[in-house]
Amino acid sequence: MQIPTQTFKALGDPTRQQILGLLADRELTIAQVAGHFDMTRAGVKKHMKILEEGRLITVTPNGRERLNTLNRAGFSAVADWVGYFDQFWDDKLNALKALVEEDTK
Amino acid sequence: MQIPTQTFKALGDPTRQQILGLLADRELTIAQVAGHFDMTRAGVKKHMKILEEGRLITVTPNGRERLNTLNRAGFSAVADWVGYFDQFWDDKLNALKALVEEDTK
DNA sequence: GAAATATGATACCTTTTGGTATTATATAGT
DNA sequence: ACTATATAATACCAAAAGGTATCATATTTC
Repeated sequence: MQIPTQTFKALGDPTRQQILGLLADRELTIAQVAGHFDMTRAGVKKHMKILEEGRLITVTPNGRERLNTLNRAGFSAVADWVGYFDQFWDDKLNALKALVEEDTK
Repeated sequence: MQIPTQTFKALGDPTRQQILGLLADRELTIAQVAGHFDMTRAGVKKHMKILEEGRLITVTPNGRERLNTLNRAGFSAVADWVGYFDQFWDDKLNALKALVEEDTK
């Protein structure tokens, strides 16, 4: 199981979470995203880069602007990781159950 | 939907991921965890605190030692968040499908 | 009760991160 | 071509994070 470290890092920041929320509605340019924050475009750009590295967004050039869109890859990576641990918890519970049954036999 | 920011932060670090891996096998004291790393106990302690804040572990005092155990709460919080976005993607796909059908009508 | 053990708390240092300011480059529109 | 627009790139700064060293506190154990 490979852990999506970059994705977790990207998700652990409220500003980036808000950006994802905006992009969930529709794809936006960096300038449009920056319009929603009290922050410079350059500052927003840094967050976008981290989101891209976490595979949570993709950037597609369109003339002189770049459209930022949600990318399912990062979300799926987290989902897969969670699924792995769900299995772990189930196994733990089964082990506990077996232990209890052994005890009361 | 509340986002488990502290949990994501805690997960975005390889050392902490390794610690979770150790605890998946069995509960350990801080000294035992530190034994697996080339790091001081105090350094490990800081990571444990962050893991606890992310509700990924619980600490139970036991005499002069403290046992660190995996806590399902943090994992479940991530699972819930993922579930929310799964729904989002499904909706997006449905919207796309509806759009295509409208087009070809 | 004294020594050893397990941990907690604090001060301190270095690196990374979040942010601004500034300058440069590519594309659009006239 | 010239100007305005959208972004990229770099240098720089303050704050937070990762880590060590040191000292204090609680609990066994003899």
